[in-house]
Amino acid sequence: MAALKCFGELGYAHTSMARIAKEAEISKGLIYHYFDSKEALLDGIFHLMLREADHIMGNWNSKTAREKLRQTITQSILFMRQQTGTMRFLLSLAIQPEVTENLKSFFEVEKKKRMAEFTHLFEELGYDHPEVEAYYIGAIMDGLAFGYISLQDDYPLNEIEQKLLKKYDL
Amino acid sequence: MAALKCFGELGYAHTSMARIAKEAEISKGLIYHYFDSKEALLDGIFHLMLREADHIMGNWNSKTAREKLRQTITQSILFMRQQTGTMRFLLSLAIQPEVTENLKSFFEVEKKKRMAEFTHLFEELGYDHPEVEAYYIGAIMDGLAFGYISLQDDYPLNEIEQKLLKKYDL
Amino acid sequence: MAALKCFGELGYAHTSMARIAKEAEISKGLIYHYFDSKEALLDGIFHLMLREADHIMGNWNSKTAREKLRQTITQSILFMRQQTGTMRFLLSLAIQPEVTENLKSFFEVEKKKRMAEFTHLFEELGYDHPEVEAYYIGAIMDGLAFGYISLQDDYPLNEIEQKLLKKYDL
Amino acid sequence: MAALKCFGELGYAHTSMARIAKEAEISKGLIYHYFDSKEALLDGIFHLMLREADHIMGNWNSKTAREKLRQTITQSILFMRQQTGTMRFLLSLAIQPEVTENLKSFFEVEKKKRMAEFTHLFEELGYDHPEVEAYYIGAIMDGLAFGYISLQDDYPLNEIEQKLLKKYDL
DNA sequence: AATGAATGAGGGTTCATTCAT
DNA sequence: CATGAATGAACCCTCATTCAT
Repeated sequence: MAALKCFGELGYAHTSMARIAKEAEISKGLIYHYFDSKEALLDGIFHLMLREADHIMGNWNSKTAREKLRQTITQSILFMRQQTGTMRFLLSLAIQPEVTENLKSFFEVEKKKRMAEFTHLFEELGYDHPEVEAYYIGAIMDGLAFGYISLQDDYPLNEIEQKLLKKYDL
Repeated sequence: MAALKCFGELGYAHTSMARIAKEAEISKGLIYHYFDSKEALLDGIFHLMLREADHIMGNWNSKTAREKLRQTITQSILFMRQQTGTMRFLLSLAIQPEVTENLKSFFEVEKKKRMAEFTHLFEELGYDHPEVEAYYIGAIMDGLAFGYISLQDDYPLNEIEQKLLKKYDL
Repeated sequence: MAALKCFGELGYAHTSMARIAKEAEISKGLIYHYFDSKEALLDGIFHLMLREADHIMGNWNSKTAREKLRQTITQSILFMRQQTGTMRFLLSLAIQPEVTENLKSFFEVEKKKRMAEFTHLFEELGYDHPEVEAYYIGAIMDGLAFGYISLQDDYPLNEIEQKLLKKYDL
Repeated sequence: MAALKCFGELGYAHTSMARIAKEAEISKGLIYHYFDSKEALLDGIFHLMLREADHIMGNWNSKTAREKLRQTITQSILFMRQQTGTMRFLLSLAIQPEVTENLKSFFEVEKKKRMAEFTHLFEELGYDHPEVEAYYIGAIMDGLAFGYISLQDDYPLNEIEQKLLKKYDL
């Protein structure tokens, strides 16, 4: 559903079902054929995005840890650039208190899964405190997304990407 | 106004004026005596918080750049810990597209001011690319706040704080 | 159509066509193949029930007036017991103002027909004011149904049945 | 609230809040100042009517059982005549399955209270089975209301009233 | 004959905002 | 200053009905 666009642009609370229906060029009622409620629609979109995110990260098999780390960083930054709306949507979902409990736990699970992957990578790369390093780079990536969304073209995304790649010797 | 509490706990959209009035133990009408609209109230709270934030950062005069940097980092992390609700509110405001244009530009200005301060500090400390370094540490601090808000007690805030202080040799 | 069950359990207004279709294990569209509208469906069910009611009263030929009266009373009470849902449906239909004009006149006709039968019976039995007696026993039967539906097992249906049979010397 | 009128004329389900607001010449929103929901409004009206009904029955003190019984019968029939809409509303509420559980139990309680009063009267009057007699006359009164509502002017209300008074020797 | 996706009007409810008191 | 009754627009959702398949 491309009604993700609305949530991304206007925020969940400010997006009416009527607006979504109009954007999707269907009737309000039809949305309720596929989703039980506005919340269910949100859930649906969220899971759609999870699948997409997995897909974007591509095939990790038969790659070295360094390659994986590099790919994660560059792909994530590419995603920020190309899907800024989606990114904003994801971040705001993760923060907003008005979000479903259901969704909240999903976020936690996803976040921890991601941290586990990073930890594993840093273990392979021989870091001393792989878990802390994982949360550290996680924070950087989140903060990067956050800053880029806020300032857009004024944000030195390129320079920081280079700095990151250099820091991790990629 | 301690009606910030409501926004922090429930989110802007989910907080009704009636709720705020009840929490503040005044009438709805009185709020409109001081603020023209819900949006104006949001603006008011925001500026209140800016002043508070300035105050928290304390007196910077007669301190070395290292001390200032250290203070910025530790105070910020302390704030995350003690005012998690407020922090969440600030972050969500910064991200949510449903926010006033008025507020949006304020955020930009504040962010850039903060970046300018960091840049100045890193200049004094003799860094090669002080501006990039400023955005870099800015991203880390934002990402830290983001992660801590999401995972709360599961987040290794202490360890990362130590790592940061060590990294900048503070 | 066993979708009468839905009307009886949930009431006409609270029963959606989708619910009926599901209960009948057919599609919504098919209902509209047989009935022009929800209202027409109601009409259909109503007439179905009239035929059933006639059938339940069985063959009246070659019976004495006393036997007919006795049969009417006992069969009616049996019906209340066995088809409580249907009974409730009928009563609520008869009362609810939201019912079709069409149906309303049907009810009147049926009620008067029934009164005429009773009147005839009481004439045969030699009562002084057979018509008043007819409306009188009609009221009792209606009130009985009403009370039984309201209180169910707490209602002394048996005792009143006995009292009725004794009163009319049956 | 004279929005009882709407419920009485159209039925609960067929009466929209907008209709009620229009009838009462207030805004929809205002209704929600006084009642939490449509259901709460129904409850409110119901209790209002209970109080009125008690009031109509008037002062029972210092009257003989015969007088009380006579008053109950005549007053009830007077009420049917004068407040037909309200009476229909009450009856349909008592029957409709879509009515609140809350209200349902209230009905039961009221019904049983009324039965207890009748029982007590018949005890005083020396009847053999006062409780059965109570339910019996209860059924008659209900059935009377039912029939009168259905047929209105075609219903021999007067004649039955006389018959009742004679039967109980009042 | 049979399906169920699609529609759109309308229902109950919330809430920012106003205004008489 | 202060109140809260009153408004009305907008919101989420339901459902009778239609129609392409």
